[in-house]
Amino acid sequence: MAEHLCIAQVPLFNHLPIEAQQEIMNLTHHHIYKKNELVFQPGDENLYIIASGSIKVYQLSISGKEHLLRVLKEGDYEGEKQLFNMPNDTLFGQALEETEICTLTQQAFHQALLENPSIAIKLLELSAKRTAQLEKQAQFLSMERVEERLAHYLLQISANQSSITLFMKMKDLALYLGTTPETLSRKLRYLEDHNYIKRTGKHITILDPEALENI
DNA sequence: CCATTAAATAGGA
DNA sequence: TCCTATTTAATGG
Repeated sequence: MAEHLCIAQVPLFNHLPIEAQQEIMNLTHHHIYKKNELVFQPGDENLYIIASGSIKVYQLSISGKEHLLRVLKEGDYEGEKQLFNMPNDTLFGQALEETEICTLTQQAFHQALLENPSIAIKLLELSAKRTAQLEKQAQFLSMERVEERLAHYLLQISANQSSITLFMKMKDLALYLGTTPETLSRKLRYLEDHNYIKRTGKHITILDPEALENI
């Protein structure tokens, strides 16, 4: 039952014929993680697929600070790079809530990929998205001031809509933007005080995109 | 300008 | 209500 969700639900596999999905399903293991539990850490080399819930993927800086790379939700996965002999020696995955994870060993995934080349196309597509997202983040982090990072982040996720909802916890968004929750809170208030945005909890209305752009 | 620390307040189970 | 998350305030690099 639960295994069914692992494959049928995820973009990486759900375009395959039922028989192929069935076969991959048989190679899958699954496990439910409680909130805050570590799903994987450096040295773990499987493919992890989120069947339900969400996890955050981060690495630690030399000084021990957490650097959040992305939040994975239902249908997302992590660990595909191990397929190409790139070991995971920096990434941690931690459940943000009760989360069901399906795992495929490196060998199992390799096998599935060889038998179903169309997975490769999906993999490429999804990898491209991930790369683009990381490039955006790199761009934020290259900005000197936090309010600048925040302003551009808001503009990016707004995609020209005026109304947006932050999907990360404030603490995680702070780590994503390379700052602390305290500074993030202050900067949000700064933007609000200047009438660039209006905020109600995690819901934000962009009042002056022009001004945000120019920060 | 921003991180850190400490304390107050809001929010969720 | 208890525990956690977020915000506010004060201080120092």
